[in-house]
Amino acid sequence: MEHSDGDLGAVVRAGTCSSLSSVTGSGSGGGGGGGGGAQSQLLNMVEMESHRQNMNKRKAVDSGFPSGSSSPSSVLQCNSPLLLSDLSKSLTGVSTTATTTGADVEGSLHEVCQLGYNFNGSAASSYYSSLESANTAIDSPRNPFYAQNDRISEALSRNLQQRDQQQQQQQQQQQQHQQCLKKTNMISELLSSSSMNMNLNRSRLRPGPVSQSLDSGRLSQDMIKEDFFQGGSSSSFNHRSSQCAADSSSEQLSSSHHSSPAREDHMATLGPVKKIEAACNTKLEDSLDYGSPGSLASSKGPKRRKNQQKRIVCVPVAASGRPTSEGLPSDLWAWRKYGQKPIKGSPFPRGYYRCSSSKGCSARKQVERSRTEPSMLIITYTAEHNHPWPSHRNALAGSSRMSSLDKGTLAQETANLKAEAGDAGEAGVSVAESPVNSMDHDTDTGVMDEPEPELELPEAHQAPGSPSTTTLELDGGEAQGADSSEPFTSMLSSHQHQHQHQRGDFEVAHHHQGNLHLTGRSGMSMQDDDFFSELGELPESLLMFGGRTGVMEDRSDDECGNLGMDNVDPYNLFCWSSGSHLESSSNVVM
DNA sequence: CGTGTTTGACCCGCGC
DNA sequence: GCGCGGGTCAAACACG
Ligand SMILES: [Zn+2]
Repeated sequence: MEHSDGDLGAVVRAGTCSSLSSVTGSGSGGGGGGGGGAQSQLLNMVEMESHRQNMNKRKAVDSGFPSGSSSPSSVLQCNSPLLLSDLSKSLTGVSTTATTTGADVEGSLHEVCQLGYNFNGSAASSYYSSLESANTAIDSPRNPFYAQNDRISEALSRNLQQRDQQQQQQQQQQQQHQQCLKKTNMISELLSSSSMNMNLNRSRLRPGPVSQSLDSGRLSQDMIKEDFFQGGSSSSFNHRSSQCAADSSSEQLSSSHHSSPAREDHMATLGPVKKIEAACNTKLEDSLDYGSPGSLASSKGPKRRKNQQKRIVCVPVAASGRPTSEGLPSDLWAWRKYGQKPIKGSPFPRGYYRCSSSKGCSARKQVERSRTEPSMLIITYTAEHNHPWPSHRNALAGSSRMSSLDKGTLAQETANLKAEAGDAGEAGVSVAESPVNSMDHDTDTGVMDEPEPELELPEAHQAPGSPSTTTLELDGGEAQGADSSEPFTSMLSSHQHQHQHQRGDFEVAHHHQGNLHLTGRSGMSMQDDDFFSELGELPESLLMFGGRTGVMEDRSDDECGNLGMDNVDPYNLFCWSSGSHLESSSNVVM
């Protein structure tokens, strides 16, 4: 009865903003994945060449003998059947083994001669003479033939070696590609969460001390970018995580509030697998299971349902007064809503989304408001994408629910996608190394709302204009999660000087996208405005957490639960297996 | 027409 | 076995 995900034809595109009730993430895209085509082609060529040379070799052997009876086998056939069979066999061996090396031919021939000498019969001499003639017949073309044969053998061995090497390389690259897919997925989510975090950061920024926060934010952004593009140590992706029981339900949430400007870069640099891969944590590779397309639907395992690997993320909901706003970016993935259900114990319904980028993709997510923090969205990701990024965004259709802004962004993005389409798989290296360029033409879709299970959200939660208590500090939380094995601060210091450079790039890059209007941040520079404008969210518009107002306390994030940490890996993308963020991490996915 | 959302029905796992 | 709750399906609908 159940059917696979394949039946869904939906594809998404960029940010869909939906009405009150629903929201969809956007998919941004980048390059489709194809890899390996060139390689297989090359391999085929090699194989064909080998084959061709083999054929030539055989030809040379066959033609090496003078036509007619001069052929060894034909000569021998005229005589003793007994010995002949042996001789014939040996000679046949000669001709066949000749395809390998001239030396073999010679050896086989010598064998034949020995047989002839040992034959005690009246026909011995004739046999011998016949063998001699055969031998001479073979000898005559011998030099050129052997020489050629040697060359061929050499070439063949080389080809074989090359083929082996290429096969190995191909395997490696396939593995890398797989890993790249994983990382890409993670990156996209991380980046999207980062954008959301940027919004949060904006919300708490204020003249004066603000700049510091901003800087720290930038630094961390740069760090991520750097790590991605320069293959930072895996440890750099360890994140501070915090467990928090935001709800009475004891859900473990991971907060995200880290921003990264590199999202577009990543989109554009899907190809450079190695770079991204290098930056990934091995832990992740071990724990993540990507190649499980359809693990959910196709293998409708009843058991699967509960054992599904999940990742829970807590993000703030944007926008008071405009539920639909283009405030928070969701993932870069395209999600299609397939269901919504009221959840017992929660006034808010839960929305169910599935990936619409790929028919075979089993990635899903559930979005619901936190019971205790209506301004927070709890997003639960299930299964992983089995594809890179949406290779193309079909259709703006159904975009009716998008805001006009998003639509515009989308169109632009689509165009950009076309531009960079195709080479995502391979040629991306240069792009990766020059983030600025890629940013230049890549308009981020980033601004879309997280699907927001509608309704019932009491207006009380929305406090337009009031200071947000959300304190998502990038550097926040000294001593937070137990798993902050690698000190964020150390990372900072080690990369600091580089950040300065990239920071500049980042800012410049974002000027191109700053079509969103920003409001009142007196202390900020134009650059800062543009910087944040990408996110399109106003600080003032953020919802209040728990209805608190007017408390600009950084520490409040601690109170908010998991809000204040996890700077580097807000979505816990790099520590999938870490129990801290998993509700049911019974690694399933098969 | 293609795409996405809405929504009631259905399926499944689990606890009793 | 039954009921509950959560997750999914799929028809109907909306939209450009
Ligand atoms: Zn997907």
